[in-house]
Amino acid sequence: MTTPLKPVRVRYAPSPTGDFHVGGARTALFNYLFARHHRGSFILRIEDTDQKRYNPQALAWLLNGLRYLGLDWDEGPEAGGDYGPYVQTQRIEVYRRHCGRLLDAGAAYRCFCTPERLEAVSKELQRKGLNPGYDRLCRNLDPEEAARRAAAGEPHTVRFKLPLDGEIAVHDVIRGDITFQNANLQDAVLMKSDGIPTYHMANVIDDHLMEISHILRGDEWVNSLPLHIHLYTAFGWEPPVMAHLPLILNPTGKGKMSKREDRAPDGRKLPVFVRTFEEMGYLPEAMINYLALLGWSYDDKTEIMGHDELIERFSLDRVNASPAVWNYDKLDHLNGHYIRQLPVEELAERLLPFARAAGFQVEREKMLQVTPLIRERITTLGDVATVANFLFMDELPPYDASELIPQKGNAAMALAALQRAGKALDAAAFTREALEVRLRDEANAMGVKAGQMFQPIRVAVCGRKAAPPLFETMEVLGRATCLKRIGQAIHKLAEHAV
RNA sequence: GGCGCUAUCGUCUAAGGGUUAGGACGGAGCCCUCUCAAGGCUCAAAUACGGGUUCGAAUCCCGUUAGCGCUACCA
Repeated sequence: MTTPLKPVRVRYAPSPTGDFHVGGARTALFNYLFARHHRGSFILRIEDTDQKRYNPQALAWLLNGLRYLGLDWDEGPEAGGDYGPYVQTQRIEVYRRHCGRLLDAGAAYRCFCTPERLEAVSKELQRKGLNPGYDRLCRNLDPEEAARRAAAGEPHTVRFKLPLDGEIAVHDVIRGDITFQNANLQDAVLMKSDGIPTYHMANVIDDHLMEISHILRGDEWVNSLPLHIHLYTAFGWEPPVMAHLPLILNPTGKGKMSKREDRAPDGRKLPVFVRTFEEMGYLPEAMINYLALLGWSYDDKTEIMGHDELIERFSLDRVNASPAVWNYDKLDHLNGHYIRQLPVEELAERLLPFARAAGFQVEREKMLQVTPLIRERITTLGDVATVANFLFMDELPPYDASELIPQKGNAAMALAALQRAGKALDAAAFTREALEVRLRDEANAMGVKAGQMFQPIRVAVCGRKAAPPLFETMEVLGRATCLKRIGQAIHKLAEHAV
């Protein structure tokens, strides 16, 4: 267990290029849990230095996603903080100043190579069977001459002057020591020709200036580690503690969890964006529980953990190094679990907007009655639209008359059952208990098993074979609706027989 | 190709030298039961391969293989 001496300050630093992805959510969650566990700060920083891929909707998607998941940030957009601004395009001057320091110290150099030349060089190197990359042509330019050309307005980038030999050992709390040969490193671009820094430089400068104590980020960054460490060194800074989180892999192709939404072979939607999960009716408690289990575990059996328990129990030394494959079934299981755990009143409240979004005009009172019937039968809140539709509609969707006939029965039997039920319903008190007693009696009188008799009634009333318990359902539907639907079923059956 | 990371049931994982290799999802079966669920019980299912080190290896070391990641004036 590492108990850091410095105050814990961690950040989630996404690039606003697209929708908020579950991989990003997992990274954000681990940072959040780590910060809260150590009573530190969770900072949100927007790394928008890529103007080409910038998406104006991305920030809203991100912020909404974080709020939905319950991951509140202490500093960042809309929260403020003493280390702002927290949006990198508002910090350009800071980067230019620091870049100047590197230039002055001879740790960086101006590069006047055109993109065309860069591409040609890389191709040529590749053709020779060498590593593609930059040939460091401008590295040996006279700095004063280069400065003059730059002052004259000649387009250029600023590149980092990396050591040409030797090796660098870096430490990662999850992976241990990793050594890289400096000869394999590239003189990375720090400042683009438009005067905007690249990720590498902006990221390092901000993490230092914002006094970030631990960097928890995705595994795709390990190869940037030596570059970043060299940068910290060049600035004379102490790097934060590094932790590279295991990647989340696609359930199918085993690649990095796709940025695009996919469909399963059966056509089922396979969401990858936080927003989609929210829209489908996944509970935030299920999402964070599931996400926490992707690359981290508490012990050999505990899996169900709420927000506070996760904070209490989270620790970096129980984070895995190996990648994790996304499992929709397990998420569904957890979501079902959390749905069933909700008190009926609260579940009803959460269900309401989903039913209405599906086009059903449902009153709160009605939803309160329906909720206990579907609680065990939905895995997402959105399922209310399909599982409870017949409880909200006036007219049943069309179904096949053959559905009314039980396996071991025939049309005549089904018809008789429905006719008896119709009469019985007229007489009986309309409570679940009374209905059950009355209809069981009818089954007896008919000389058929209760289940045999119930199926035609169920299909008549619900429009399908798989449905919530019959008597509760009838009670919620009410006498008039039940009688009407049974009448319609009798007609259907009569036509079917003809 | 180069570099890096990773390797326990199909999947998520536990076991940081000595366990009948444990749990969860999914699967199968049984129970409950008016259907469907939910729930309960049971079963099948794993240490990638080869070498070391050790009395003893899933665990430590080396190699092989495989998978993934990175290889941009993207992050």
